[in-house]
Amino acid sequence: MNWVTDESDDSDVDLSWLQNDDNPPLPPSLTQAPSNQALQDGAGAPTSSLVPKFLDMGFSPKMVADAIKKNGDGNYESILEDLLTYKMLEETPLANEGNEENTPSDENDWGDDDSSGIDDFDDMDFELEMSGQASFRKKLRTLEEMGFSRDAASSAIERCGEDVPIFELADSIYAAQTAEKEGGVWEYDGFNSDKKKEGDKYDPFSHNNKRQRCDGASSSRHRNSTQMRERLKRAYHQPAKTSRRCGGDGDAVGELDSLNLPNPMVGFGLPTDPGRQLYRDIPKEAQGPPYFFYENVALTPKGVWPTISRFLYGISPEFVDSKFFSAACRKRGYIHNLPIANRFCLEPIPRKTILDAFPSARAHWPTWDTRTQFNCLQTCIGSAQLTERIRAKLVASDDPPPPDVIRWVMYECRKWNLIWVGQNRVAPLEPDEVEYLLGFPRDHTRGWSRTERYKSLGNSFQVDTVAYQLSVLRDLYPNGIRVLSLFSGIGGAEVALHRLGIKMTAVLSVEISPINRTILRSWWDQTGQVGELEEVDDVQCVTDAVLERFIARHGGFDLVIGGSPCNNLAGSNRHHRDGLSGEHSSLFYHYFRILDVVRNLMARY
DNA sequence: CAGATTATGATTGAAGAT
DNA sequence: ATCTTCAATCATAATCTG
Repeated sequence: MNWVTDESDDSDVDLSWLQNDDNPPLPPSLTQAPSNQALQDGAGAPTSSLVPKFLDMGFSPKMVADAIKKNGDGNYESILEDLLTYKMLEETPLANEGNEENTPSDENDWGDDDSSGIDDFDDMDFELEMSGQASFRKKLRTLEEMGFSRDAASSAIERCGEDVPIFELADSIYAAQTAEKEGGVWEYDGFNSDKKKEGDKYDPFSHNNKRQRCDGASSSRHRNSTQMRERLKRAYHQPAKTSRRCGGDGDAVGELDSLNLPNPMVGFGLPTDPGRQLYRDIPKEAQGPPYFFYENVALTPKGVWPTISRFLYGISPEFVDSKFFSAACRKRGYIHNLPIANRFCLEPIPRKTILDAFPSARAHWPTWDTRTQFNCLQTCIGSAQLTERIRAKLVASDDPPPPDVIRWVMYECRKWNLIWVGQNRVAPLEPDEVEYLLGFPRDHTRGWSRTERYKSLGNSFQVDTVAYQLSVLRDLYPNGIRVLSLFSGIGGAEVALHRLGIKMTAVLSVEISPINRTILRSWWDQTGQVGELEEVDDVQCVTDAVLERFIARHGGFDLVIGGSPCNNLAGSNRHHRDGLSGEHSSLFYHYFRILDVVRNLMARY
């Protein structure tokens, strides 16, 4: 891919909005000290009417609402625990006002003990809530959790508005911070600014007038020398306004604005493709080792992949549909810094059509079902009631059913990935069939409930697809690799590496689901892995200290791999397809954060 | 065994690509 | 227009608890 530093283009690209301002004064409400008195007692209280009880205990309304929202309103103990935690945080004095960096030795840069904590300003909370501005505070808190100073966060929110997604607020702060040191910006011609579309609520270029501080290098340097600044500087690449070059002024924004998925979706090329791409340019600062590999769904809301790319050193995603590696489609984007020459496939090569993979279905397959491959394997399956409705309808129809019946049956079959299992009978794929299609060993998830297996499998990698991209590691690390596996799930990355014949000398695996951790641990033990598998339950617990300890023990990481939650990105989500700022998908930020810490620590070695 | 908790199955559109 | 999509929610069944 083409990378161009934006130097000759300064006159054409307005960078003024990138400049940092002079730490605008905080709104008075933000500077108030906490006024609540602590509340320590309360164990053993009943579970009914929780809200007034907690209010009586002295917790702020917002605090209580947050805790109940987080824990569900029946879980008294958890709510109380959170409330006490909030309260404790509230009483911790701010350690580094005016300097949002935590020291490298800080036990937890990002976790709950960050002193810029949760509810330092109850009065403001209440006031904002009453005035319908609770979102301001929520965003402020999130940004603080991401490590920004309160004033940087609040000024960003003021700048961009409260309705702006959290990642764009973060972008805005990054931009300001980046501009303090860097005059130029990266230009990446695969994406163009996803923020410029007319009608977007957020337009960073509209803030020029508020952010004019273009007095050269001497402005606002006093907060540059922190480690966090260094990270942020490298993390952020603002796409340039390439449209300006296309004649006129912005007339070409429309088509340049959207990200076009490759068709066919073959990434840098399939193993059988003689014309596949063998080399690409990786920004120097992103080159491995350590190598990294990030995965998520390809079909996200607009702007998500450009944002992910910006955070991951501006590397463009490799979009691959697993239908070229399996009998089921799976459109995914991968951002990695791996070499792409001399890739190879796992053996045996999976069967790529439904009937090749499941020959027994042929006897019952109607001629009018023209499917050759399954659609994306998801976390839920079709209901038995549906299959019965289909059967009843077909029984009541002629042999070649009328077109409208065919149309309906095919719609449901495609939607739920149904397979023919008898005369007029369809059924969802069995869990072990899903295991096969995804490249996992048979019975990999066996022993757990059907629902859990579908869920875990549906959230997983397609092993052959990922293995193809990881295969270059085999020759790079003949003696084995040390892996940081984030959002491990049931261990798709580990299975892929194992099947590639790459020895894992040490793995630090982060996975929130205890079932998935058990599945991975079980596989690890049963496949006779010689390396050490260390499991952590929450990415938020992966602190600098945890990473330093692992690196000191094992010498470092060779690969950081993971796919962050897609819940808020996936098209199937009816309720909360909120993009990267969503509750789960925002954990992507931890991938970026952890990767960056690892790269910094490794650079010292 | 009653109440509480957990597990399972059925139902619920829209965004974005083609 | 037509098609696809690593899902969340709720009611109910199943299981647990004391």
